[in-house]
Amino acid sequence: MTACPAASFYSRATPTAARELLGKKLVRVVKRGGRLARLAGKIVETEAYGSKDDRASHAWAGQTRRNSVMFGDPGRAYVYFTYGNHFCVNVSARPRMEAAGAVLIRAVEPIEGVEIMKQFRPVADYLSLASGPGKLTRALNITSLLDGTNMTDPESVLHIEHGESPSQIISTPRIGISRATGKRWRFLDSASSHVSRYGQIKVR
DNA sequence: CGCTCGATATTCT
DNA sequence: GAATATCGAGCGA
Repeated sequence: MTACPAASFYSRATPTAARELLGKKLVRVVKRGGRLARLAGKIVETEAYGSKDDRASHAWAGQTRRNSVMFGDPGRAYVYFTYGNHFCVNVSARPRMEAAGAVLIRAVEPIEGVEIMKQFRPVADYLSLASGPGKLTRALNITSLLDGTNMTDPESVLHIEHGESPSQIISTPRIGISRATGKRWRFLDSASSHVSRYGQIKVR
């Protein structure tokens, strides 16, 4: 078993990939004072996005410059800028080449390099360090420069490594969207502090 | 606590 | 011009 799930892992229906990504590690390698440092977090919350079947997906209306990674090789980073303030990071995934899609990584629990993450995103409480899609990209210094990065390659400065799957998974409707709200394509590790801390899952 | 609102790039209508 | 896969500050209870 290699360090990273291979492209075949992402060549599946996006809700399946989203579910399976829980418990895996999101790894970011940064330069700090001339040295390489590893930042890593356990993925505890994801959302699946499809293609023409999914009105809420960026891929729904077809390919644009922004979403082109969703139409390319599975297992690549799709990073986009939203609300004029935040980046969000996804992994491209889809069951067939003619489809498109991605899995949004919504929250991670810091595992390695916590002190460096705090430099990127100063916050007192480590639980809130990366407990949201905009928060984790800041804590891990993920920007659109990393759009298209191969997440299946352990040499990439941004990649995903194997981890232990959670024993229990919760699914809910997706957050922050107004279309296709009926799909329960948001997945959470029910054991994560992120979930237990907020008790009831708030759904908009 | 919970609610409202500003920030403000990119895409869509 | 409007909406958006968000966050945190500010306010009132």
